[in-house]
Amino acid sequence: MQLTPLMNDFIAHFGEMGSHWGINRTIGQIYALLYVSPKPLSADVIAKTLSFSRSNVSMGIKELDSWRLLKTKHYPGDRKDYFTVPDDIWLIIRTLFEERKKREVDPTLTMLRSALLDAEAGNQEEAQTLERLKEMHDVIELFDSWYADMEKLDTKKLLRYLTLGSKLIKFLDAAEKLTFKKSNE
Amino acid sequence: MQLTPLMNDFIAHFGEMGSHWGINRTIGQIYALLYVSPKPLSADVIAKTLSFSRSNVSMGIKELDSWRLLKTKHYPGDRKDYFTVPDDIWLIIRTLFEERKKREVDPTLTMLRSALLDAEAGNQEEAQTLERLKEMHDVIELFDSWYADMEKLDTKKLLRYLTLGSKLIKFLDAAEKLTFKKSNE
DNA sequence: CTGTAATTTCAGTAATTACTGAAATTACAG
DNA sequence: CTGTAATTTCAGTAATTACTGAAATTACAG
Repeated sequence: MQLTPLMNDFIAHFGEMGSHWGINRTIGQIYALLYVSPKPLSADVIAKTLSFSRSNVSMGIKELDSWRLLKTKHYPGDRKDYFTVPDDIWLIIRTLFEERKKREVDPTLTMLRSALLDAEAGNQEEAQTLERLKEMHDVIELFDSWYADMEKLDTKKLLRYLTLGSKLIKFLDAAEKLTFKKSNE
Repeated sequence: MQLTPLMNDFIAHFGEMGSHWGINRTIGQIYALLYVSPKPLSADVIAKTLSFSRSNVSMGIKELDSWRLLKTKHYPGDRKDYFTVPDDIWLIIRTLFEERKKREVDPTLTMLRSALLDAEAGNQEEAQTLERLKEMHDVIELFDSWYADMEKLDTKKLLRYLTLGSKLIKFLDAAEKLTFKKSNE
């Protein structure tokens, strides 16, 4: 596939960015390529376009697949696999968040929970440590349940929630004041 | 410093987790140690406790410092630096988010903006690519401005916002329906 | 079923990143 | 100011991760 300079920049940027996330250059670039590509690409074409070895592309695809970020397509009479990205960017975002949560937040929460359960504060020092862990646990749990709440919203509502942002809190404040006033009348 | 088994597990977990984030084992462990330590620790003590070389600790501290996640303390008559973590976990969380945004989101947004600005769609293919980039730009920008909104809230309000979660949307829906009804009376 | 194209695995190697110890620099008690 | 403790830098090396090419496996057109 022939890349335009625009595509090239975009792909390069995601390669760089990949290393900031836990992901490697190859995987970032493959995803960026598939994201801008107007049609599904075979592993061979990906390898040629990005000058990676065929096996490297295979491993990258496997990894992206384990993140559920890829769609596979087949054409009749052609035994190659063709790959795309979901058309709906919101679906991509949702999957990304879900997977990151699963890999990064959940294990930490589990660890904190079992630590808090196991440990009986024997002494002063232990009690202080437990206090710190409890604090972290509670914050993460709060985000976790907020996120579970968000996940339930359909895209339209989620969009509304994000667009309104802190206005919702202001709105609630105003409503509360009103209620307070009324109950004082 | 003598570590209890509880501290040890916690520190080990953050070491492992570090590699999932962009951060290395050393830095994760140093931060976990400082987080649970009841008092500020000198670089020497950190090195001894975690069995890292003194220079490795120095580099780790430098990195954590660039993330603004550390507080430095001095005692009169003692020329050593002592390090802690902010006591308020919400401050830690806020700083973490801010820095991650600065390092990961902002550059992507900048790249997308300039790409969209520069590129005049010459042909059909270019137009399609631009469309995809625009889509991504808009989503990221939405999150970005939502986040800017959240940042303004004090901890108490933020906590309320998170606790209420999607209930705010339900509340708004109800309010809208009410308004609609009223305007139809 | 069979032959072969396509894909994956995996051992070996290249490239990158993490870490150490010695040397240089900084910073502060006296 | 000075001496020295504390910190940082940096070149060298160890450890880890990324990538390749060949071999093995899979999967499907005919």
